[in-house]
Amino acid sequence: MSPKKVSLKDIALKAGVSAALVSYVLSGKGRQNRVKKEKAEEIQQIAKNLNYQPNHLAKSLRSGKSHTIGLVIADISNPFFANIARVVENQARHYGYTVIYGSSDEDAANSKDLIDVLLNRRVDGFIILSAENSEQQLFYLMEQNMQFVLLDRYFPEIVTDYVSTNNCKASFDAGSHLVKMGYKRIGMIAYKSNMFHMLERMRGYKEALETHHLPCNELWLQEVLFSNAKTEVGDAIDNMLSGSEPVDAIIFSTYNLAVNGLKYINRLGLKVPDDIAIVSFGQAEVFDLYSCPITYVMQDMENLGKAAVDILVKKIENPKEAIQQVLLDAKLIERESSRAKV
Amino acid sequence: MSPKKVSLKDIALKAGVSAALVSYVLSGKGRQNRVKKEKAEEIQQIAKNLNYQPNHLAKSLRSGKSHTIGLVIADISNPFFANIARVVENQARHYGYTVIYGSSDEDAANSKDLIDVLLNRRVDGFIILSAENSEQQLFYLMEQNMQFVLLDRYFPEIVTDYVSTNNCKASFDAGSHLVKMGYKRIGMIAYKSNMFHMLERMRGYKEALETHHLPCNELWLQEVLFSNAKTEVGDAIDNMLSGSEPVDAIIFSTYNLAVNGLKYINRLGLKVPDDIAIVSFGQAEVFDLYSCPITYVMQDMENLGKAAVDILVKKIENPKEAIQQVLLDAKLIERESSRAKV
DNA sequence: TCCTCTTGCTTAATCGTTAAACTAAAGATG
DNA sequence: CATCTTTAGTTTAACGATTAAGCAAGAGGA
Repeated sequence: MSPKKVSLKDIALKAGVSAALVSYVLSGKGRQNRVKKEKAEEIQQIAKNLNYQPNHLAKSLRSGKSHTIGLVIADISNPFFANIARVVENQARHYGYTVIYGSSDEDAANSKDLIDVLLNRRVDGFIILSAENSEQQLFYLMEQNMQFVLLDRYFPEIVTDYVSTNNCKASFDAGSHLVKMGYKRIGMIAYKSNMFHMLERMRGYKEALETHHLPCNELWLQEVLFSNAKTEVGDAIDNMLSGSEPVDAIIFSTYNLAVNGLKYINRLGLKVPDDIAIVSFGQAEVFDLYSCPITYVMQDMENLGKAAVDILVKKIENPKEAIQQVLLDAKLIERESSRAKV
Repeated sequence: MSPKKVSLKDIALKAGVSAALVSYVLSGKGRQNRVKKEKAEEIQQIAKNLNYQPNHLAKSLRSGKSHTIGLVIADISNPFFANIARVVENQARHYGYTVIYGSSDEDAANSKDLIDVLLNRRVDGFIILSAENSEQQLFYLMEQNMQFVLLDRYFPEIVTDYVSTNNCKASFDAGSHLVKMGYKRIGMIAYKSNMFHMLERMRGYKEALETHHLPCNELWLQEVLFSNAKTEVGDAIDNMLSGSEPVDAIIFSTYNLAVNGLKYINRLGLKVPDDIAIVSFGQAEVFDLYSCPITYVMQDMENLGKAAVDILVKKIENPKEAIQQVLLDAKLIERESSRAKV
């Protein structure tokens, strides 16, 4: 009852030749006319008739190449990661690679387990959207000479390939845009994290304020815990609005923060942008359909994903390829939520 | 430079025993195979020291079981599918299975290619969210005695395992809810499709109108092409609002239709629910954050995904398992967008 | 002393594919 | 005619793990 599949041997038997010959023919390696044309055609015909499907496992075992990429992300159900996954999938298929993904939930231990599973499955390389405190895993991969490319998040002190967004600049642009639009008390909500991309977003924000000679109140930069974002975002907004200098604009540094933040802003009955202007990182339908279209930082997902796959495949096929570190510019999509202050 | 990995042989060499013995010990079959306790412990120690990671490819080749599930979906970047994927991933991992997914873009040819790739990779079974006109692929899989479970979409005339939502009932409930709330001219926008889940949603809608003795104008049930949804949804809404009996409520039969529809409704400057009430299938942050929270049909993603994996794994482990066809009830989440008509 | 059991391990085959090395025969060359 | 080339294959081994079967040595019993 189990699916019995056609192997090279079956074809060889039917054609009255050795399995090796069939392999040569079917892999297009007629090895400089070492196989007679008629025989080759006969073999191909038989293979077609029997609906031969090569066993990828055997191929991989033999060749040491699985043509598989491991994709480690935080959570596939988050639209940012899902979009990345889609681009990675397409680009990988373009090179004949298959993707196995796994969600780490931003947890280093999960991420470690995941990497181990994927290693056992003999992926040829990894594309990793790192979780916090997961540097050890990268060293571990390096020890084993396993290829990987970091995507979206990277560690500046670790010398490796990566593709990411210029988060500092993106954040700076977001801040500058708000300044230009006449907002004077600009806040940011970020995750409490030592991840570089998050630090960069904060840095860009601060630099924007400094550059434009705006004050920066301590209360305006709020950091919340990832694990408790839902409630802490509310508190953060309360803090920003309290005191003598309530913010008139908020930059959300991730999609999730924005979603939770906007929900809370709705609950408070605040009007965007009249009561408070908004700019957010991330992108999703929400930003189009919110009562007032949200200005957002659009990362170049398409090229982020593509570049990561391109670099990884090159590295897999030639491990001596030079290290590539790519920073792509994000684009600020200006909408109603940050229109000029009246 | 290529990642050289530790194999059973390496351990055997170091321990001065045969590879077979190492295999017995590490697979926990030392007892049965009369391996001396001290030797077993020594071998385990060496394996740990060398950081031995079994080669899954070799295991699979030998055993004929890859412990891998192929997940065929339309598009991972669509939140519905991404959520399903997440649940499937978790549940599969729980059973020690890995998921390889691929996006078909609702296209039968893509879906066929995908299935072939996954077959070559020797997945043990499939979870398939079928594309239109992809019945042939299912017969193909059946011919090969390959296990699969249909998820979300199924073909009533094909006798196989499936897990889906009771779409007719869900749609009926959505319609009845609108009736109860006082709406009299209720329309639906669906995809022009012969997929059963879509037909069921239309059937439920019609039955709701009939049951409640409401008229059903031909213009009120609009079908649009998937490939051209963006523009056709607009036309559909125009049609529904034109004529002597414009609708006062719309049921969107998928998330995508709702997103495009709501964008168009915004462009028209219509107010939800005063000008037009809305109920939608699908679920996502959008529905919370739209200017007026959207009433939606919440499918039981968690149990849909879990049940599909449960059934598939059982089938893989015992192909004679009886066929299971599961229909889960959806839940209507009532919000502002369909509040009682004034 | 001979026979059987048990213990503790090894050998060899297998999964499907591929690459290198080998062979056998025909044809070309001097 | 002897030798080299080319053609068209075959054989073998290997990738790494598993497992049925085999074997040697010692224990125990009659």
